[in-house]
Amino acid sequence: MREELRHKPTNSELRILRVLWDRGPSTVREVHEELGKARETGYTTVLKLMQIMVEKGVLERVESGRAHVYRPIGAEAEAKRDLVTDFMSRAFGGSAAELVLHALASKRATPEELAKIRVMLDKLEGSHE
Amino acid sequence: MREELRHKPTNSELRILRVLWDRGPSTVREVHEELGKARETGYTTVLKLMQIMVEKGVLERVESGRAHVYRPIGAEAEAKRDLVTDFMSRAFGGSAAELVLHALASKRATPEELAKIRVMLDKLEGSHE
DNA sequence: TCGTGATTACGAAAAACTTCGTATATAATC
DNA sequence: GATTATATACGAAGTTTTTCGTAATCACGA
Repeated sequence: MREELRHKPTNSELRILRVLWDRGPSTVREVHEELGKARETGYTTVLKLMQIMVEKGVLERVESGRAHVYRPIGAEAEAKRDLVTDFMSRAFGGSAAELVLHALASKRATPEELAKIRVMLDKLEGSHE
Repeated sequence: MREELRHKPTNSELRILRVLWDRGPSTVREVHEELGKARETGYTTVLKLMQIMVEKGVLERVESGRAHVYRPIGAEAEAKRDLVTDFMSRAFGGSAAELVLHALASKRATPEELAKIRVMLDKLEGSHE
């Protein structure tokens, strides 16, 4: 039973986390480049954010050659679970069904996605009997 | 095909919206009382937020007797859909399946909830063939 | 009418988050 | 070893969000 107080990432932090989750451990320059595709941000802005995230214990940093390499400390799945828990509670009073309802309404989910979701459901319902 | 720029509520605004969605049109005092159950907030803080929300076009206000009555301008379902769309894109790159995966992992959904979700799925898959 | 309690109006401070300029350090190249 | 390119460190300003104190307003009962 886990108990630690976990950090809730801000929007900017989440952007950075997603890059690190996708690319694996990366330098500031790499993250900056990746972010630049979607959004103009100064290099030192990204650097500063990542430094703050280290202070907060969200990222850890390894000195590797001249540039530092950063990576998330916690597990991706757990962080995402926390994000959903928080969002589900803030927007839907904690109702998973309502969240899923609006998720399916919000985006024309592809048949493949629907199939995946059905598989998950089957597993969960199986474990309930 | 709708086109308007919609407002993305801040955390505080969302708290207030949820009270109005649950209770229907309410006065500041009523909202303040309701919020107080979960979280200590000054009365004028809530008032100010609701006034700002009126300025932004999120709420409308009807003068009814000495206290004003407020209510959300947009439809609840649409606002929630927007919230999910935004969250899904920020946290999961827009993948509904991933969102649902973590939603089901994040909370032991009850069999009733799972059943509801399955019904939704059936409807959506039906509409795809 | 006066006072009292409840409400709204307004302004501004406080807090949280984001951005970036400038200084400094380091290493590779010439 | 000087120059240049690339990084990090640090501080501070800018922006958005949240909070609340104080004043003005209004209705009602004494």
